[in-house]
Amino acid sequence: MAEIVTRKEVAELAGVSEATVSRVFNDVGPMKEQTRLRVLQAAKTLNYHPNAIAQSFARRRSGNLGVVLPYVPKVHIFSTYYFSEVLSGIGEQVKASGYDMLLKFRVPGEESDYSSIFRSQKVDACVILGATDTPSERAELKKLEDGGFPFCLINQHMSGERFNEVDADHEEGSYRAVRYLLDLGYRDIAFLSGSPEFSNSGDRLRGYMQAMREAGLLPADAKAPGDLPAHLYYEGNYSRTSGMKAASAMHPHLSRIEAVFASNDRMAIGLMQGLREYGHVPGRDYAIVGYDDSEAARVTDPPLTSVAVPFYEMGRLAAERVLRRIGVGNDGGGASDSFRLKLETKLVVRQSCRILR
Amino acid sequence: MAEIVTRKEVAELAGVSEATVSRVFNDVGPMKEQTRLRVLQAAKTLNYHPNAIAQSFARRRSGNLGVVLPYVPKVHIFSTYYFSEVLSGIGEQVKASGYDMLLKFRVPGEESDYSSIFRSQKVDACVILGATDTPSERAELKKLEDGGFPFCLINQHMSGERFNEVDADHEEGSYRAVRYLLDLGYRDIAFLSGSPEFSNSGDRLRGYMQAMREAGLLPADAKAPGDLPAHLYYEGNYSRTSGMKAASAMHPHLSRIEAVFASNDRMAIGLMQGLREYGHVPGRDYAIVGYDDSEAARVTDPPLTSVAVPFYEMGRLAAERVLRRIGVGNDGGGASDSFRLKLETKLVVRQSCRILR
DNA sequence: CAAATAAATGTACGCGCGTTCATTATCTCA
DNA sequence: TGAGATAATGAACGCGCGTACATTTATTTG
Repeated sequence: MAEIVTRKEVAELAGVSEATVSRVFNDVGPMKEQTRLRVLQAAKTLNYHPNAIAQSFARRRSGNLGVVLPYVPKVHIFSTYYFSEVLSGIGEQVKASGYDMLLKFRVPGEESDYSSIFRSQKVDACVILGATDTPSERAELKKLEDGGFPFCLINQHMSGERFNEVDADHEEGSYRAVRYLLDLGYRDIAFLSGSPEFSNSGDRLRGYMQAMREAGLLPADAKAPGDLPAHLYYEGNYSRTSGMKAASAMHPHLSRIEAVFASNDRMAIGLMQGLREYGHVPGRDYAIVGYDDSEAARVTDPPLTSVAVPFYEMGRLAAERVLRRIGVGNDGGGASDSFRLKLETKLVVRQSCRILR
Repeated sequence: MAEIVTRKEVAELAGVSEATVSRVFNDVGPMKEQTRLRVLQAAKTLNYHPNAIAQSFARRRSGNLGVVLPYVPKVHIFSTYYFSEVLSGIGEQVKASGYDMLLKFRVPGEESDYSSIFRSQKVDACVILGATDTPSERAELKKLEDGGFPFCLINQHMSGERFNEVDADHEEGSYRAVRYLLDLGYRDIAFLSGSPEFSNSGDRLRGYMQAMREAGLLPADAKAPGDLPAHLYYEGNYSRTSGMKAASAMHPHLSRIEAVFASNDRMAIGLMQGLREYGHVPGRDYAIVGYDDSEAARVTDPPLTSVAVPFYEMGRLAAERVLRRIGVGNDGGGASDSFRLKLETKLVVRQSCRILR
């Protein structure tokens, strides 16, 4: 192993005190340019680099942004596209802010999961992906908040709380997707939902129902899945397989379904594959719109019309805002100045809906 | 902020010395069960959790595994199947080993990039993804090795060096893919290569050429790309777009091309899209095999025959082996006991090659 | 039962750095 | 030129923990 060079040795070689070396490297206080150069020269000679751990220790700040991910097997299930993009965005911002990025995979059974992340002091703030709206998770997050730990949820809203959140406007996005189908003249539009424990699953449902209500296709008071005809509502878990399963459920009713709005691309793709086995061809026998505008949407046959979500930007923003909160503490106000950002989505039209009729 | 509870307060409450508290939490030395319980009880009462940074500092070990990722401007690198899978594998192992995972994005211009990662002492070992075989990178890696820092390359071989590596047998995988095409009766098989700065691009080329030589379709001494007919060799950079570009180059020669072996799925998909615009339909007008067996291979039309690579396992193994090396140092032998793992690939047959002829 | 041994716990130090406070060198202006 | 202001530097401490070593207490042995 390379011997560890400390500031002490640098100080000796430069003929100054350790404090001065520290000052040079932290650029604090006034100092003679000559001294500065002498120290830097000595440091270079000895190949000195400050020990980041010791710095963290002395500063009582780790310099790490934690990124909490659902536990590994789950990541495979979720659209990796989503995580990839968000992670890239966070990575970009983290680098710009001079932080490092510490990945934490959530462990299903572990109770005090979130809190322990902070108590160990290994991260100064964190961004949480794939949180679910369950009582236990809510409780955990509340503990974090009470502890004054800066954190931010991505793509998940906890109604009634004042957590920091960066989300996309999935309700609007879904509304527009369905409106698009309606404007094309479709009436019998089915909805393929994702897992209900994510807030944005509900967002999509609401957007869908609003569009359908406005078109007079649903009663004005229709709100819950139960309020719509059974043959128009299907539920999956965002995986491609669950989309294929939905195909079996949907198949008997296809004579009464003209179009489908799927809650993400992977389910849409699974559904298309599944229905194809029954001889139903997307873009010919039915129209379909996906969600996420993942890469996969570009390579299906026909290419899938989908709702683009600015995942990268969401990750970047979440990191930026939560890092900004480090140190300020929550002394005078706590969550009073929490932020909740909601980014715009965009419908990307491809060929999966153009049917000659 | 929650006040920080230290072992001192725990010691006081439990009526023992600080050292004893330490022992309880590190499970070292013999101790009375009664004392142990008393300490744990006190810790629980005070909600004490050891400060990970302080531990790292005292132990002179960070408890972090660094994961170095390439920085690709504008390209969201995570968006690829490869990185997602490898990262998941690393994440799995890292958790099992009680480590944390620190992500580092390489910065193009930064010279002492690799070394600085270790000098800051923020990671105890690291896994390097997307390394390229260039003189400057080699030099950097050599410095790491000389410093005795444990690191491991994934999916990249540096011939002539004794770096730790976890790779897949891409030569064998490519050989088998091309053999598969040959066995189906194809003779005019084109090769779409990826960027040459990755060793496994060369691996694929070698596998391809060996199969072609064995089939008597190339001279026995054909080795370099220049040794094969120009209309059979194309080069991209692993992106879908580069595959589409290859389509333009390939198109004029299609009458003399029966099949294509593409170096990854994304290029294969781009190529299929591009050729389709010229009216050439994969699986009908030509056969095609991709590489990686990514999710996208399952959703193309026709589904893409591809070579599956155990990326997840590669990540897991790399992490496991490199973590095992922490602390052992390289005192007696240095890289003499370096490891080089080469995992098996597997051809996954789908419909992109069955042409009626 | 005393001596030898083992178990259990306490004392004390240092890890490398940031930082406060004290001290010394340098400058400003009358 | 000398007093006061300011710039520049040094001395010293503590961050929270692991651990070597010293000390005390319990157990075994002859």
